[in-house]
Amino acid sequence: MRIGYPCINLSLTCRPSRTFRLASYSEERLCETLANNLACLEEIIYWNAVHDLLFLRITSDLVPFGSHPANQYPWDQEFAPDFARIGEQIQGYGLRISMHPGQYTLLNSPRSKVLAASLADLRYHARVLDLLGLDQTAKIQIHVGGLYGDKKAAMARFVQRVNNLEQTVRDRLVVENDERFYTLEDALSIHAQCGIPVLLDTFHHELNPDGRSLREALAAAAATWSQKDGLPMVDYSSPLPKGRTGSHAYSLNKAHFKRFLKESRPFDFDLMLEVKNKERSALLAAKIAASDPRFVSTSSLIRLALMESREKETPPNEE
DNA sequence: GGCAGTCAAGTACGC
DNA sequence: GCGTACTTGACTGCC
Repeated sequence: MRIGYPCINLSLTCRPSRTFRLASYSEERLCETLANNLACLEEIIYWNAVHDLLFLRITSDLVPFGSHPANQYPWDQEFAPDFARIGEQIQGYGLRISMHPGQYTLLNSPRSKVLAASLADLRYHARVLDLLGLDQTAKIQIHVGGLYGDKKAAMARFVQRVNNLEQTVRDRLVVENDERFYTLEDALSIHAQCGIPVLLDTFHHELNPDGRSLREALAAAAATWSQKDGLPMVDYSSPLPKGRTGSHAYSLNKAHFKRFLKESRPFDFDLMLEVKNKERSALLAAKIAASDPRFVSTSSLIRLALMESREKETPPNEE
């Protein structure tokens, strides 16, 4: 179990998601912003490795207008060495990476323009992960999308479009249950039809349940991940004391998190904490999880890597 | 420097 | 048919 947080590190002064208005777009501005965003991502990765937070969601805003037609600059070629260097660090430290396109990326939209923009956005996300040199365990998580007045048809459209995706994108795609329209059961049904793994969001599962207990939900979602997909990913958020449904809590609720750790045994997964104060709660969660045998810290990963390399060097015992 | 309006983008829902 | 929530921070123009 690696623990992580999404996109931004509030303890650092830099941001990896700086952007600008379309009206002020220029290639110069793009290059300058992207260079700064990449430098900040590098800082975050180092910070995470030092602090035992080995799961990171990379912001979709890393490349300003990354999938927008306005951006015709070959950023993927020009910045390829920077991406490659950062990717080596990610792998060296043993970090797991995910990305999560936003609410406007809708693979099941009946509108061709929306679909085209969504496909471009998924390709952009996959391009980032490819440039980082990450394998198929680095995932892009999306929701099913809208209902469009006919849920069955909307789900069928999602499946059909996943099946039509090029392999490089499809290999990275995972589907997540949402808090309003599509339950875990719906996501599992999609998995059965097109094979992409299911990412369980425990908070959404509480708000939009399908009758499964947490353990049953973890078991069902975990069964959709193959070895090449890596350990299942799970999104977790503490509930709001008296808040609006769906929005994330400001900070980690210790008692709730301890209960979650206990109830989620023996399942192992990489855990994304969707909490507004980001790495501060993730640090607290890592501290709480430190005594859990599933928890993976930087040092133990390095130990594991050393043991593996030693095993390769040492001839196997003769039997 | 601080504030408020606005931002590339979609969908659902209440009125 | 329109405004707003979702979720969200931060860019930008104005004072």
